[in-house]
Amino acid sequence: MQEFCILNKPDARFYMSQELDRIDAALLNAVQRNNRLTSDELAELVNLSPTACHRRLKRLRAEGVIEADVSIVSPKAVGRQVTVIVLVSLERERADIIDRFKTAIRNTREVMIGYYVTGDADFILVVTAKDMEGYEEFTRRFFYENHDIKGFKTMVVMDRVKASFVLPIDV
Amino acid sequence: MQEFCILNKPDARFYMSQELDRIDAALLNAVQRNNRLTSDELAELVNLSPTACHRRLKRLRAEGVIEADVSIVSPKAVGRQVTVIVLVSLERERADIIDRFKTAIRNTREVMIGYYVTGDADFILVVTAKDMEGYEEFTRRFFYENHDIKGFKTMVVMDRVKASFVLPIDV
DNA sequence: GTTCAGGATGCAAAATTCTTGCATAGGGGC
DNA sequence: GCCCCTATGCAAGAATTTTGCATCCTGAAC
Repeated sequence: MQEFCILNKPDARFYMSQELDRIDAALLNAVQRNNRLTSDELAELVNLSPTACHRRLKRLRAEGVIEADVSIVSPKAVGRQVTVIVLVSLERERADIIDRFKTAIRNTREVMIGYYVTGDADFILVVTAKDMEGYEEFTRRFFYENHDIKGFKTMVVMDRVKASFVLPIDV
Repeated sequence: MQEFCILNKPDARFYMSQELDRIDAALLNAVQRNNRLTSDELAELVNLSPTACHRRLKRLRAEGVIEADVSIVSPKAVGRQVTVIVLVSLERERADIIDRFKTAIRNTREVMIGYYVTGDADFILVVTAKDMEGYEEFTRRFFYENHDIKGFKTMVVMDRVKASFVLPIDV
């Protein structure tokens, strides 16, 4: 475990210093699937009092282990019929260009997910649109008018087989 | 609008038949960012009573517009230091092979997101692992031992620039 | 235009859940 | 062994959710 800390970036150590025990793990596992469970329900799950559960979750939120609490909205239900994956390549891998594109990702509502990656592309985006026309309009605005971008490839999502942020939590 | 419904799958019509108004949209926009807001807070946001807000959210959950309520856990905080994007190509695009792989995606904890797509690959996966060794072990188990898979490409995520399921909701 | 039915709303009360204060127990360090 | 710190449970108070009821508004039918 100590060796593990040495091999990783210093900021990773921040997280590992807050030890999660089995009860934290069970709570996280529960709320990452359903965060509307009451403290009573969680208490039964982990064999603590409701108060202790509440306090642990409070701590986990304060420490940033729980980053957010959100409702997941159905894209189709709000008219976003089209989800696409876009592989983006930049003209040059310069820090200012990369940072500029990161900012563009964060400021663009249609981009739901954006990862900066190694490999075949520089960035991977998950973009939603009303329809393919909407997506085309988006590409014009977001890609063609941005001279930092060398190219991009689109893959249309036909089935959201599994769409969640649920992580395996082992302690 | 009627033409739009004809051009889409029948099940899409289910959603469009439940009209969202501006207040629904504002509520959805608020809870998709923070679903721990109280009815009082939401009421101020949309100028209804707390009870009306509560009832609308109850309706939106019952109708499946809100698909889930979850806590987002920090991958690094729970020891998942590595996130990778994997493009997967299958040997053949036969329905039984595709369905088999979809099931595998759903049954595999390391796979956080899995989309069935057109284009350069058949599936795109977002996979988390403890470290690169963990990912390698996963590839052996999940890809090399699966004869349905022709190949896969890995891209390592260096920065989660934007990781959410927040959608633009326009009414 | 009128009427009626259904749905949405707000208010108030009841029920439930969350939050806080206090006492206690357990574990670790010296 | 002692002391300190942290986590826990219980009980009470505060906050929030849920429910029942009355009212209003809108749309459809005549």
